[in-house]
Amino acid sequence: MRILQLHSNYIVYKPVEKEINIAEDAAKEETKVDEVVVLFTAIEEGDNAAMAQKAINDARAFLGKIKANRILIYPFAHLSSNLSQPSQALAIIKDMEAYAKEKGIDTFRAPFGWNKQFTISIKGHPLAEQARSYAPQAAAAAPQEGAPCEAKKEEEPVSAALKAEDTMKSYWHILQTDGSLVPIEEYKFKGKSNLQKFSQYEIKKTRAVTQMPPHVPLMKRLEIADYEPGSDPGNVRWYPKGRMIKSLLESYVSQRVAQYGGMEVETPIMYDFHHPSLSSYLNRFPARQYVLKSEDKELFLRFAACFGQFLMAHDAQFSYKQMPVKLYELTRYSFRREKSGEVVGLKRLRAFTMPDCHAFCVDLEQAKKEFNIRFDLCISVLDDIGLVKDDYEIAMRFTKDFYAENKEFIASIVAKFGKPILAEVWNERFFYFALKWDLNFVDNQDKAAALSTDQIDVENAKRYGIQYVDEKGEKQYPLILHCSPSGALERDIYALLEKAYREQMKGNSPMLPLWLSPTQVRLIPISDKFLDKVEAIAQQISAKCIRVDIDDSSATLQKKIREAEQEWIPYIIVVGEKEIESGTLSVRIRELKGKQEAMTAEQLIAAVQAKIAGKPFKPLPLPMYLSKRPVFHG
RNA sequence: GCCUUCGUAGCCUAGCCCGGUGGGGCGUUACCUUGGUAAGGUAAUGGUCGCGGGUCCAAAUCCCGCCGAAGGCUCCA
Repeated sequence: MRILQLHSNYIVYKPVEKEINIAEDAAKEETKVDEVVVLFTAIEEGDNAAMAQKAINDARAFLGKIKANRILIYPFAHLSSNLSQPSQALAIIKDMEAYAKEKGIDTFRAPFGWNKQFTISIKGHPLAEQARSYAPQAAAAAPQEGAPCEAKKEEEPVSAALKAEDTMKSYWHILQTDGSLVPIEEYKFKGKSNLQKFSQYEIKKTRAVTQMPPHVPLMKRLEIADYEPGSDPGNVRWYPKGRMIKSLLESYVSQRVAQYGGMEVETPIMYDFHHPSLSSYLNRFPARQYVLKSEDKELFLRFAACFGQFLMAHDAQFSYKQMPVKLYELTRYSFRREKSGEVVGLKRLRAFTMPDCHAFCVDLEQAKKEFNIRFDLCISVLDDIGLVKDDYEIAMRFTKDFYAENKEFIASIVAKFGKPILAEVWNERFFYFALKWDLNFVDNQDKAAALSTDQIDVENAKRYGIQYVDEKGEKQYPLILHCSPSGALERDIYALLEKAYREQMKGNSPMLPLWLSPTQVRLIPISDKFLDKVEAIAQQISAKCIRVDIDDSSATLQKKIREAEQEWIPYIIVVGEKEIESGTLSVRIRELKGKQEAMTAEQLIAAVQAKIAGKPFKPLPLPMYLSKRPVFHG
């Protein structure tokens, strides 16, 4: 059974013609029902009375939520390609009607078996349109989270939703490293528990424990970021340490994209709601936008870099000789007005920073080649950020046909990755991309969050009028690759904190990668007497682009060490008479669970430099002396 | 948007069920302590108990409304 449920201001319908001989009797007159939840209903093979009751119960629950009590059961065959016998369908429709009346719902019903015409006015609120399916193997559409810019086909809302029902049915498989597809029910997840968790999350949306995600108290305690009650939910404040971490990530990802050949640009963060290229599908999703009014204009805040880059590419002139043309922007910020209940810590924000790199390619061959290069780029960037293959799972999404025609290509990517991945297969292409992959971090609550992603867009060049000149001097539409090599940077920090927490649970010392640690080396003088000498050591180390600070507070030595450990500082050095006289430092190394090793300042510098080679550097974001620092979080 | 839970000092939190002077810890400040690898001592500081209304002799506590937050649901272009 399939039901499209629409909360409507009104519906007017009129039976036009009998379509089947068992059609019910009805007058060919208009009927108008106001303030009603319309249930367009298709009865499928195998449906029964129990299902009818279930459907009505769900509708009742919905009525409760929206504080309404009127439904119209509207037989609507076009929702399914697997309809039951008409006689049976009519019986079930009548069951639904009788049960609904029994439950005290103000129930209307449109006649069965007629070709009807109707006009409907749908309420704009977020819950107004819902589709439900009671087929035994009903599968929901996958979330398209993390995608840089998703646009749907421009069609009437109702028919688009119906089409979605038809074509968006997902078939889930595990794509093995040899390129073969195994239906998910048949796959043995032995030893691949993260993949299993991720698959569960994608398919069933199972929600496990009720608990605050561990990274939230961590981001506060480490003075990285915090909620900002004075803003909108999901717009966070960044303390000096967090700002430095984020800034390093920004520099690093931009540097890697530049090396890859991306040309960095900057585009506006707000766009005209009524621009012809943009307005067509935005109107359908006003609830997700930040909208602002400026004089007589309506503007929306971008949710990805696509708009600016596409408008720029539209006006640019380029030929196959320059392609692939790669544009890059670090969006600070992208805005998505996620529902208040969906915003969580650094995992899901309303304003976030996302690197977004588009490559305009001449054809599928070139796109595939580029896709491959960018796949390696993504994996490598995340690896340097501190997230490795054990930390995430990959999903790839494509149509049956695309798989059939590009099997070797897809197989080569999985083989390169070296781990099985989740595959979502559609019968028909519904989204604008032909192929998409996304990389998903699995957190301590067994929830997944998309980081890197890339996709081959086959539609937007036309939509935005982006053209290149081919060998014959003719204009052609390019394919567009959309890639975010790291995903949202806030989300990378979320993943790093969640990973650190997991390490802690395993009994290891949680920490951030050395190049991202706000303080890399902490010096603790045993007494004020040594402050001058300690500062000399600090100058020596910091001259080599290493972030070093000095705990000159009046706390005891033990307490200073404890506090340094709680700040996850990688190297802690107590300096007293022994060290100053011998020149040998006793370095407490966090990575080795606090083991102390003797080394000179030069040796320490060399060791740190070796570990952070190739990474950007920012100086200490706070005063070197701890006594000069304000406390940002109790 | 719905449901649930929660709003007490910069931070964490007790007290609320069963109404009667709001308690502790961290931090901060001062003084003592200058200590050799995960919490030294003493004192001071800091509260429209989220906001508004009601009940009551009396409200942090009970009732109603509102605001905010978190989690869940739904949703996620």
